[in-house]
Amino acid sequence: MAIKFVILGFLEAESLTGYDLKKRFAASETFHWSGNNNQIYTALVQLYNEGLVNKEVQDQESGPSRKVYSITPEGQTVLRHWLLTPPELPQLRHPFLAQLAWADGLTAVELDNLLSQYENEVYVKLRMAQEQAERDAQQLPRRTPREAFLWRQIGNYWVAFYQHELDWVRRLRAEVIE
Amino acid sequence: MAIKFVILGFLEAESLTGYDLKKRFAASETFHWSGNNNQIYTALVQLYNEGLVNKEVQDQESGPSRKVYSITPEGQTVLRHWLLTPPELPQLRHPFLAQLAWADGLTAVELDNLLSQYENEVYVKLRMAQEQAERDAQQLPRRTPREAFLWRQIGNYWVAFYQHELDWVRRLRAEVIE
DNA sequence: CTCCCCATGTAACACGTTACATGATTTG
DNA sequence: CAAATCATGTAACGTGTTACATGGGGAG
Repeated sequence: MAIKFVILGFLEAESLTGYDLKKRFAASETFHWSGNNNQIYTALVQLYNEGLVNKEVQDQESGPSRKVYSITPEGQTVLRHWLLTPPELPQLRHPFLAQLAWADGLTAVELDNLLSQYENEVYVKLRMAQEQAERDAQQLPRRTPREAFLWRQIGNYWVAFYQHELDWVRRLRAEVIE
Repeated sequence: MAIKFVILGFLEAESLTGYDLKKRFAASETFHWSGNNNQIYTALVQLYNEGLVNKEVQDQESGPSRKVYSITPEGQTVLRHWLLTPPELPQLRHPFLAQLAWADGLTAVELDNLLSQYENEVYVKLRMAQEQAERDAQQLPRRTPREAFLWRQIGNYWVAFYQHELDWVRRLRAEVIE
């Protein structure tokens, strides 16, 4: 489970609760686990059982007691080991391409409509990615300049991806009309 | 299950067996179900139960009897309906970005090594996508010129995607060294 | 003699999403 | 007064991957 390593990464910078992690995950597509309760909380239990994180329970007057997790030396070792692991290729799921593959069953107008809808959706996503990147850029100054650089590049990656997608669909739309 | 619609798409062009479909799926990332036995055979059973495909059983002297599936009029209606369905955004899983996010724990050499490995992997993938696109271009002349055009664009999409990825990592690698 | 192709299917597991469950405090 | 935030967790479901199981025929 890659999610475990990512949690260790977050915890190396600072101690966090499950809830904090949930927000971190939700904030970037890079950590695509969509702020998923289920996986985060069970991963934390497993990491704890494996001795890769410590848990500090803070009782509160109201609500469930907070559990603040921090990374252990073993956890740091495991994280470092993962960092040296051979990189995985990205996995792109593109159901719209599958739809296009059979779209010859549509009229010219229907097809243009479909492409236009897609173009709009991508445009919205691109804007969101741009705003996110700008927000991140404000918050940045991370631990080292190199780390800040890497995070900026990652943010830009998503902007570039959606920009590339937008260019692609616009070109396609223009050409299919002719 | 999107796989059902994709199967209907293949069957609209020609009648096929599960095994044939498996090969079709394996041939393109657009149909990302990786030539998956499990999902194809169960989807075919479901499509049959829903009356969207016909099944012609051909007994053979050796091996299991072939089952040739063809689309029914209801299947064609369902397929057409799916084609008009609002497009879905692509979903990109990029574990390497998560790895990079914490890569400040690595030395300059280790990081460059990691990026270099990734560059190579992407390069190989790009070449594969290019060869696939060329092979497809030969086979093409599909049912209509517009369909041939769409398939060419889909093939090019994958080439462009990996090219874009390669450019990104090369630029990153050059900049991180400075 | 081994490996690949044909051709069907099942089982187990891993991963991911959505919804359910609870309940106080703060913000609009 | 409603909604969001804080804070924990569980259950059900859907999707996707890998491995298992069988077995004949042909190519190298």
